[in-house]
Amino acid sequence: MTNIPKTYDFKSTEERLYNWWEQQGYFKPKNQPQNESFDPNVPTYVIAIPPPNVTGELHLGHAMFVAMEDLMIRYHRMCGLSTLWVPGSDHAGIATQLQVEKSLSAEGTNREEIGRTKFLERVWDWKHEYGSKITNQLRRLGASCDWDRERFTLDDGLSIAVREAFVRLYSKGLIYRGPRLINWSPGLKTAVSDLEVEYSQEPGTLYYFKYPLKDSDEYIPVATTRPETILGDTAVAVHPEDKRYQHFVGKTALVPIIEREIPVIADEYVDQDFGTGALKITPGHDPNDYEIGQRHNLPVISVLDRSANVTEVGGPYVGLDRFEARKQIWSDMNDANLTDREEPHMLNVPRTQRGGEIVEPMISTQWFVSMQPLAEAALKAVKEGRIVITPARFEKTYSNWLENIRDWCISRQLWWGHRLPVWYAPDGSLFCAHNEEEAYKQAIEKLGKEITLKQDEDVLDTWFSSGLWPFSTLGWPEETDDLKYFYPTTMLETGYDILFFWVARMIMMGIEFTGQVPFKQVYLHGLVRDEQGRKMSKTLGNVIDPLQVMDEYGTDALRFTLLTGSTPGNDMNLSIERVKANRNFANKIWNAARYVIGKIDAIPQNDSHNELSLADLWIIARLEETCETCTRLLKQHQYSQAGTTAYEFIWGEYADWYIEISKLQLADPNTTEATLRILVDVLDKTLRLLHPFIPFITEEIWQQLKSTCKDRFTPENGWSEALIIAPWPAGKISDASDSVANFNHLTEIIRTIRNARSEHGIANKQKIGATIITSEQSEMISGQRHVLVSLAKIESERLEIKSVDDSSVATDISLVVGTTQIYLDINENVNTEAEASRIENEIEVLESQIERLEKLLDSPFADKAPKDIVEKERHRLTQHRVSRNTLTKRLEELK
RNA sequence: GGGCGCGUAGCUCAGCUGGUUAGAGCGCACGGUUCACAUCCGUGAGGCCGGGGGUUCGAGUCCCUCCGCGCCCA
Repeated sequence: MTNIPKTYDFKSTEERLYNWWEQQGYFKPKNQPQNESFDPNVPTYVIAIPPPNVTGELHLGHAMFVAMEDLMIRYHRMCGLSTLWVPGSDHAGIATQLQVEKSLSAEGTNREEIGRTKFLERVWDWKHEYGSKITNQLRRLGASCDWDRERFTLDDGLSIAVREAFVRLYSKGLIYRGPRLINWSPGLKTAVSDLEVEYSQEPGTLYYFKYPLKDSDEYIPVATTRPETILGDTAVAVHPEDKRYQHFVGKTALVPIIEREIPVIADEYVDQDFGTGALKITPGHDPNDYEIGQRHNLPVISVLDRSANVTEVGGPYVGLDRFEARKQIWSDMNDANLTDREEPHMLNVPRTQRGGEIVEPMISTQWFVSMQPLAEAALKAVKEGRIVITPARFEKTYSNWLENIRDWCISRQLWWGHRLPVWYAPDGSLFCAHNEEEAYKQAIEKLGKEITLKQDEDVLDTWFSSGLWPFSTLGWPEETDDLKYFYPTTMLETGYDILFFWVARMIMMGIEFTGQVPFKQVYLHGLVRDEQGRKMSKTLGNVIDPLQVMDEYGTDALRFTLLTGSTPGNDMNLSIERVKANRNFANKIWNAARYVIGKIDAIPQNDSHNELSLADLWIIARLEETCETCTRLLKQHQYSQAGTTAYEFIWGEYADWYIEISKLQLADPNTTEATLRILVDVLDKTLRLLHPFIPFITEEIWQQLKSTCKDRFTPENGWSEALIIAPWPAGKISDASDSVANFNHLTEIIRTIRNARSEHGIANKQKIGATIITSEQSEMISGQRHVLVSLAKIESERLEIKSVDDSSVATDISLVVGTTQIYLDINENVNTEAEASRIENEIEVLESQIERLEKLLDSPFADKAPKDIVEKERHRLTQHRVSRNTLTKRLEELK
């Protein structure tokens, strides 16, 4: 009857449709400054994509944000807003540099050997070769971004933005340079920011030893987790109120082995209960010690160098690696009788986020951003509701972080990135400028002579450029038309794990540089974990590759799973079983459509104008309600609920009930045209609802539906060119609640009969007789004879519908649904005893319900609860009583 | 140490501003080969909603507390 295949073949669909959408220009904003008909008053919906690492590989985190953002974008596009999703990628300083270094090392060389210029050429080559990989993978997920506006954090425009931002902050005094205790990565040989350090609990040792005092036989017992840093000690600290050690304060101690003199000081920071209660202070290699050192004006000694090897101040230990030095010193101290004991101890080990090696806190001259002034404005923006974060609890996390913010170390000793726009003269004076030319101009002005400037070797933290992303991608610092129209953006959607790294910094920088918040809403999704809730990792081997999932089950199935399986801000455990179920869902829609399209083809048009049936009225009302509910949920960012609502509607109501009933209505020429129209209309609108979730299959079906319907059935505003740009069905609160209630009663009767059939093992094709007695609903049910006959498998001639219980009926099985009585004649000898006991059970259940409700309605509930709630319960009680009475009577007849 | 989240059916999870008989998918059991779909249809079993206390006419939902798991910050 039709050439539509029985199963949905996503493989032949996805790429074709994506290319078509893109070629048709549907991904571009319908209203944009470049258009002749541009209208600056058309409302916008704009998202700047979280730029993936340019040389990265697609993982489920990407799949998640694409699914979420594409959903948001497609929904708002259909709502008629001028919608823009700006794509792009991030140069990812450390990650990318490491990849290229790895390939260099495979060639037997390294970056130092080939030099900075050559190295950068190599990275660019790498970027050109692999850079499009990730964006193509985003396309595969269906991302409807405007690719003409794609940006890269290191492209010319964004580099200008970065320099502009740096110069502005510098001239405002918000960027400074100086020696500070920073987090040093000895392997990567670069500073990293506080955020890039992760702490892990690891078993280690607490070393107890004796700190000798000068000109004395006494010593202070001290405990440390890092004996190698003893070499850099510049004080021993005790608590001012510690009776044990008070008398030592002011005396001089001698650093073990190297015997340098250091003071014994008192500081409240010291925890009297930890270790021995006395603390060695190494300001050069510990953040807390550094602070104590500042308070007491202690000298800072760097005992470890850039490779974390002991420096010359380390006397006999020069050149030893930090862990080697630890062993050596401890052993030497042991020989010198300065050790006491070792205890196992849980350490809080700082490791780099990238690479995982142990971070070495050390003094280094770096560049910093003063965060406090920026943070204040960012805090205010959220407190005042100019930016709304979903879920709301993250507003607290956000505020807490900003209120305790520390300065941001932005310089990195890498080559791949934005080089600092800072030049040095031979005399050491420094010029911050947009470019070299400007720097020279400044230099000549200040120094009054020709000199040679040298640009700072460092590059900026990648997150510095990411922080400008929402406006730099639109052309900032130029006042471009795009910037004027599309900025501020609307929504920033990303994982909660980069709330500080990225979101907070964008807000700070957005307000600072544009005077406006960079986006009005923030939506944070959770992390995707494996089925058992474990983080996916290569070492665990539990990584699910989204590409493989898409290959096997289709993009729509993956998207729908991610979208309906997660709640805002909470992690989700992805199970392949669920993806499979959603693949089945896609197939279900496919076949429902296949049915509808096949029927339109098969049934010639006629001009019948029948009144709508109960099922018709019901499905129309339910459609409207579903549209209304989905829309409301989407507005409230309850994306999962919205998707589930549409899912349940199309499968549980449209396919399970309406399509089944439509088969009857289509058999009658008088009702074919109206039924087909409704089949089309409901399918059309449901496809629209589902399009943002599962764009491929919905578009594919919709196009087929459209071409089958042509002029025979057209939606309210005609067929759009494509579903992706078809108007969103907003829906309305139904005014057909009677139809819905009646239909529900009907389905309840059918279900009850099916249940009885199943329990009595009546074969599917075996038709039965039935008598239905209903006073209230007799007209309605009489009108639905054909539905009952068909869906409950009743023999038409043996179905009797009566409005009064005038005589006892011959029956095998007695059932009640509310006030409706159902008697089945199943042509078999039913065990009377069994039937009696079934009815007794039924009565028992009813009795307990009646008792419960009587008690409830007799309680303060009756006058304290809202009237409609009470009424509902009262009605329920009445129904139960009727049911009980009916069954009791029947039971008597049986006996 | 501070903050946050989670604990609901065998498994994975929904359940918005409290409304009184708690839902889905998978799994399980039983029955189904007619013209949309076995990636399906019908029916069913399965839950003192982590424990305890409180507020309320009413608590999975709000408050307190305890237990277990996880995350963030210091």
